[in-house]
Amino acid sequence: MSGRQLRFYEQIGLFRPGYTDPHSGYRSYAAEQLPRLNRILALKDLGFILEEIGPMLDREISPEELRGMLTLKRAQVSQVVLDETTRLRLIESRIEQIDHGPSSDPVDLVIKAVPAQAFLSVRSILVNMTASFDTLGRMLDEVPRAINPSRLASPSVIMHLEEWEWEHMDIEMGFLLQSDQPLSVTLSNGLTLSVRELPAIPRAATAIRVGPNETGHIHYQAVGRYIAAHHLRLAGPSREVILQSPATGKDVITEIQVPIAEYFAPLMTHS
Amino acid sequence: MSGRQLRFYEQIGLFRPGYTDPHSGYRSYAAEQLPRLNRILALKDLGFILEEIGPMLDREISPEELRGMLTLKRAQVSQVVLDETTRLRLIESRIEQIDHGPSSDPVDLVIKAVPAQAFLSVRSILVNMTASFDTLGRMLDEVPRAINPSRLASPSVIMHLEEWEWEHMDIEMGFLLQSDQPLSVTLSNGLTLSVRELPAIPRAATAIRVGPNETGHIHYQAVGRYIAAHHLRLAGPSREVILQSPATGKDVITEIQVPIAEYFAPLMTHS
DNA sequence: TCTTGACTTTGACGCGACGTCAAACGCTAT
DNA sequence: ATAGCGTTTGACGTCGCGTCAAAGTCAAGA
Repeated sequence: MSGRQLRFYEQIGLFRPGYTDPHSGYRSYAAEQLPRLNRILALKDLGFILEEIGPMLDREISPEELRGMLTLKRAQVSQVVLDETTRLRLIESRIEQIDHGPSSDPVDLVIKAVPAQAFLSVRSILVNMTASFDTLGRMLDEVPRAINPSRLASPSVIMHLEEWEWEHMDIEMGFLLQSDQPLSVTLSNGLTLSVRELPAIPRAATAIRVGPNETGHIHYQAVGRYIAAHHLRLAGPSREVILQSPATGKDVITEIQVPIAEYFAPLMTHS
Repeated sequence: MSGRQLRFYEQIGLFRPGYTDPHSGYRSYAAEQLPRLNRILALKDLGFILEEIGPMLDREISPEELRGMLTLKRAQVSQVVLDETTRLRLIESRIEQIDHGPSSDPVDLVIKAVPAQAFLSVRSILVNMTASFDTLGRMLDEVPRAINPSRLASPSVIMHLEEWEWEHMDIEMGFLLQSDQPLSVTLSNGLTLSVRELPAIPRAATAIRVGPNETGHIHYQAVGRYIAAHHLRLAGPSREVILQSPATGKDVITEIQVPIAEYFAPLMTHS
C-alpha cells in the first residue's frame, strides 16, 4: 500500500488510521486494522469499486445478496476477458500481417456487431460478373426512381456462396432500409425486389475497401488469416455495403462484413 | 458512432467533418472520410489511445515502428487478460465458497506477489506442536534483546512440508529484516539463527487470520478449493507472517501466504 | 544547538474517452 | 405559425490513485 492510497481511503471514509497525531498530522495504523484492510483489498480484487465496498463492510451483507452481486460481476468480467482476448487476436493478426509480407496497403480490420435491418432485395443466380454488374447498375438507377429515395440507405450485396465460383454466383443485392414496411420494386429486366428482415451479425470482421472490387481479395485474405490464426470459422454469408456508389463518378467505397464465430458456437440459422 | 464521439474527435483534431455549415454549425461527413475513420477505429481496437493515433495517421509510420508498438501492446494486453482471468477465478471461487456451505467466516483471499526480503531464521525439525511454540516464544523474547529491535520486522514461520504431519515438522522461523547484513543470534536452547535472502513469491494466495492458529485450517481449505477449481498447484512452502505477536496479549494476527502457480509453470527452485 | 537528510503533510492537477444534462437554436412537416 | 425532433455549445462526472509542489516533522550526526 502506498501512503497516497491510505490517505485516499481515509478521505472517502473507507479506512481510517487507528491514530492521527493532533500536532503533526502523522497517521498510524494498528495491526488490528489489517483484517479490515484485507477485506477491502479482497473486495477490490473481486472487481467492486471503492464506493460499493464501504457499505459492504459496515452493514453486514447477506450471503445471498453478495452472491447476486458476484454473479453480476462474473458476467461483466467475462465480457472484459472476451474483449481483451479479441484485442489480443487483432494485435497478433496485425503483427502477422506485417511479417507475412509487404502487402500493398495494410488492411484495417475491425471486429464489431452489425445490427438487424430491413433489406429491399432480390436473390438470384448470376452466370457471370458482367451479369452482376448489369443488375447492380440497373438497380442503382431504377429503384431510387421507383420509391421515395429518402427511405433508402446504402445499397448492399450478400454473397451466398460457400466457395468462390466465377459462374453461377448466388448473389443477393438491394438497398438497406430505414423502415421495414412491405414494399416491392420490379426492375426492367424482370427481377423483383422485396423486403425482408436482414438478421444481425453478432460478430463480424469488417474492413473498408476503396476502389473497384477487383482489389477486394486482399481484404478477404486478411480476414482469412485472422480466422485461421485464431481457430475461428465463417458464420454465414459475407456482405458488402456500398457506402459510396459508383454512380457518383468517384471511387467506390465499400464496407466488407464477414460473419465470424468461435468454432464451437452454433451456426447462424439464416443469412 | 455517436454524435458526441464525432464532436470529441474533432475537438482533439483527430477527425474533422467534411463540411460544417457556417450558419447552423451542423456537421456533415462525406463517404471519402470513412477510410480514415475506419483506420482510427481499427487502431483504437488495437489498444492505442486517441492521442497516439493522430500522429500515426498523419506522418506515415514505418512498418518496423508499428511492429514495435504492437509488440509492446501485445505484452500489455496479455497482462490485462491474465489479471482479469485471475479476477474471474477469484469471483468463481468466492461464489463456490458461499454455495459450498455456511463456513463460519468468509475467507478474504487476495492474490499478490510477495517481494524478496532478508530473513534471520533457523530451520529445524520439531517433534511436536509444543516444541514449536516453545522455540517460537523463546525467539520472540530473546532476539529483540540480542540485536537492535528497529532492524527487525515481522516474525515469520515457513512450513517446509509437503503434507501435513503432526510430528517431525520441518519448520523455519525467524524475523524478516530491513537490511540484509550478515548477522547471527543463538538462543538459550542452542539453536542459532542466521540471515539468508528469502526469495520473492511471484504469485501467492494470501489471507489474514485473527486468533490462534488452530483456526487456520479454514484458510488453507479456502486456498485449496481455489487451487483445485482452477487447475493450479502449490509452488513452494507456505509462509505465515505474524503481524501482531501473541506477546502483546491481544489476538494473534497472521498473514498466510501460499505460493501458487499454473500447472505448467516451473517449480520454485528454493524456498 | 544547528544542520542535514529522510519522511510526512495538505492541496492541486492529470488521466481517457466519452455519457449525460441543460439551455438554446435549426429544420421539417403539418 | 407551431409542434416535434435533431443539433449545437458548454460543463460536469467518471475511478483510483500517481505525481508534483511547498511546507512542516523527526531522528541522527557535528
